[in-house]
Amino acid sequence: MSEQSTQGAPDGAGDAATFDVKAVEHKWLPVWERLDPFRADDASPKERKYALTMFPYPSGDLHMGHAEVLALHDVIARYWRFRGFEVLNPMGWDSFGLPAENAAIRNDEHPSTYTYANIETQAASMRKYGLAFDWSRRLHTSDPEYYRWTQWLFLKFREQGLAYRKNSPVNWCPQDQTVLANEQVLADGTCERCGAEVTKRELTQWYFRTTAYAQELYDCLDELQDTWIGKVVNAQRNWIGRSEGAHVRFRVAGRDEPVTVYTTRPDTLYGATFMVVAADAPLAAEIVAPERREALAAYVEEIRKASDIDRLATDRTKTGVDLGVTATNPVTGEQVPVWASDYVLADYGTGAIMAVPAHDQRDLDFARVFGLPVRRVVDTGEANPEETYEATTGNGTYVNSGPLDGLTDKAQGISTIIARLEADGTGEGTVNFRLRDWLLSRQRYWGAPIPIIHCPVDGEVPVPEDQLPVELPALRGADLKPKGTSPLGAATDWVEVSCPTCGGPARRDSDTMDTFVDSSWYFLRFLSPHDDTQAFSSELAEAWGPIDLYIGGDEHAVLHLLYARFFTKVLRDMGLLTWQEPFSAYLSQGKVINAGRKMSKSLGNGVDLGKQLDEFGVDAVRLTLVFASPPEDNIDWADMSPAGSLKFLQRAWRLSGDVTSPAGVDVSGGDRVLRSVTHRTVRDAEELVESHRFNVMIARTMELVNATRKAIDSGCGPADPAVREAVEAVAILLSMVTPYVAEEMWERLGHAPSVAQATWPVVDEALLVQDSVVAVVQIQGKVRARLDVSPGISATDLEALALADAAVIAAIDGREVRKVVVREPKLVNVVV
RNA sequence: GCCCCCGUAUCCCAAUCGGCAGAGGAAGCGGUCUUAAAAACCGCGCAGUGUGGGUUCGAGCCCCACCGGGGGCACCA
Repeated sequence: MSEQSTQGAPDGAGDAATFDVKAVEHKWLPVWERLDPFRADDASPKERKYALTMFPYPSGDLHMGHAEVLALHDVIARYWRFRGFEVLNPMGWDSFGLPAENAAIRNDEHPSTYTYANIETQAASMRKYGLAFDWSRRLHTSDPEYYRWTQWLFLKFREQGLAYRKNSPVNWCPQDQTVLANEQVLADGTCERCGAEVTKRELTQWYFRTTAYAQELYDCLDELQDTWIGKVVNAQRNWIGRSEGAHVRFRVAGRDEPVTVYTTRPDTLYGATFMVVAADAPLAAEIVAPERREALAAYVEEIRKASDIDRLATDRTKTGVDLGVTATNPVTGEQVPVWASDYVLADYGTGAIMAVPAHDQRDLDFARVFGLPVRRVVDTGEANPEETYEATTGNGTYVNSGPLDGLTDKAQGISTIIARLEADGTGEGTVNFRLRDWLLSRQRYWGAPIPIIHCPVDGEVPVPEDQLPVELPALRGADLKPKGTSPLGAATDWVEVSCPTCGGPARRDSDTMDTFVDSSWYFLRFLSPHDDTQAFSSELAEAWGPIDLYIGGDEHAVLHLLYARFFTKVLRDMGLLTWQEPFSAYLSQGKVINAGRKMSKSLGNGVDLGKQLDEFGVDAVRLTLVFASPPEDNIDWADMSPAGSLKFLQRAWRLSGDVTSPAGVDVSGGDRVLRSVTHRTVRDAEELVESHRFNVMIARTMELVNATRKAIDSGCGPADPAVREAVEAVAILLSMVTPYVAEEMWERLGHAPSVAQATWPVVDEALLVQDSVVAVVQIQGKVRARLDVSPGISATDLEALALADAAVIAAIDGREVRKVVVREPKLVNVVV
């Protein structure tokens, strides 16, 4: 399109038919920078809104996905400003992370070279993209001024007992040579970042105690149900995995402490014919009979070798080993054998289960392999599991179950048994979660160092706060090569320090923090990004927060969004925040795909944002992305028409040259029909933006453009003040999506820049009232007549009018009228 | 296996409370302009809402079952 635009028109006006996309972009950027209309005033007396979109990782330049989320986000930020709010709308970079480190190794340089070069590239692209950010609040998580406070927060969490170290089997990515959090391992057992098959290693690592907040993180999802997109709430529910059940204690011969199992079916306790403990849990080694110790060790060795992929195959034959001890079923008093197997997970529940083979398929499969007894205690009317090898899990009549015999209600069975266990002191009802603690250490360089010093005398010693930040040592290139331990460990001068407590020789913790730690609190740092006295201001958080609308991608449905929620709750309990939740509303944007497939280098179907911008201009690309579909749907670029968007923008722009009435003209006497359309459009736009239906808002704006065109060419004519009113409304509505064209229109309409500072049109309710409306008359639900009636018509008048209509009488055709449903003023339905 | 979401015209998508299935766009077709084409402008709506039941005066919308697509969880006891 650019080759068709008029060259040599530096004012951006072009000829009479089209405006010059490129010239307009060059013309307005410096003006906007001078006016800087989007700076947020902390002292403003206005009501406030905090608009936030997920800050990017600086990998190369912006791509189509960024372009979409930024365009969507800009609509709401600009809208709130128009509606009189003081808007906080900051942007920054999530700039620690692996790609920079890998690039540094490749190019023998420091990760900051890649990182900060990309940040500048992206910042320049965002500038050109015309976004309503307050750039004075820009931050980068890799700046020492930022990660100083990330480290400070880590120390505070540790003081609360919410950051701790433990030895445990952890997820290990052999490609990235670092451990991963549970959330970073995909369902198929591969690394979320690089796709390599994740293995297990036994390591001592730092964790955040997210499980301490599992219940609250789960419960608060109810409050987010209506303002967060449903699938994300659902994903978090599934991830936290709340379940209700009971702890039941089994006495084990020769051991003082009973073994506690977790079960969701305590009502089947009478059918528990054996027990299984996780083979790799310490408990197994503890209770195993001496003569079975070797067998257990061999089994554990065997399962260690199996990959997660193998372990996840659910149709695999069960394996296990008899521990040679028995446990006492607390209700039957029976002695049942105790086995160890890898089908019981060490880190879920108590790492031990009671096996009820008749009513649990996994237990039944195990019982079959090892010839263990099956006892049915719920008769569901289905065939006996002992014969069919199909466990029955439904409701039924309890049998062989002592006090439960004859009961038919599962809930009652469960509560009866729990009451009995509690009375006996052998168990109690409990709630269990699937959520694990958050593994936060990483054996990589480009992250915030963990501010702990390990002293042979004093143990873990926190770095004194006045010594923060613990800055990264200057390593580059080959020094950073992953070797399974942190590259920081090899920086001798950096690692070897004296203990802050005793002064003796000690070593710094050489791991860095997961970059999700950095992004778990950045929305708080935006409140005062240059404050060097505190991480964030509680007063400003109170004034601005929580975030009114957060927009981002589904890939963070359980990662970042869950971690940020956890941080918020911890900070609240520390008295630093009053927020219950960080994000009052959350909207996820779909992906931009191409020709039905995800864009990727290997498919060669990538769409380059820069090329699209060059060809169609910023406005047309933004318009295309916002107009394409509801925000959360995927956009297939192959189905889109940026050329069509540009065509529309030219049409809209042309209107601004046709207006002949002067700026500030009294519009009250203008053409009523057009004025009604304008005011109706503005009112609809308000509702549509507030409900995030931006695509429909644009459709309405297109309608207004069409109506205005018609009014100029074959209606009231260009001089009518209603035309000016309509075109000004178009400019203001469009400025939320296509700021360059809107600014150009605003100037041509005789106004000083910027349109962003224009006053939102005040809707005249009187113009929304229509003189007459069309009422439809249905016979048996089929439309038979249309009547022009007053909007205020009464039900009786409308019914009388309808029944007197000739077409209606003909349609009734003499049949008996049994009922007339009237919904004035729009509808009458006659039942015959 | 369990839990969510979505199926409307050739395509992308609209349709506040259950009330005329079509707002907007793309593509297509016809026309004006043009030597011609493109652009621009004007005009044209073709499906009865995935399928089958049900509720209702009336269902795209509510209920049930199924089919198709997408997502989350999953040896989680």
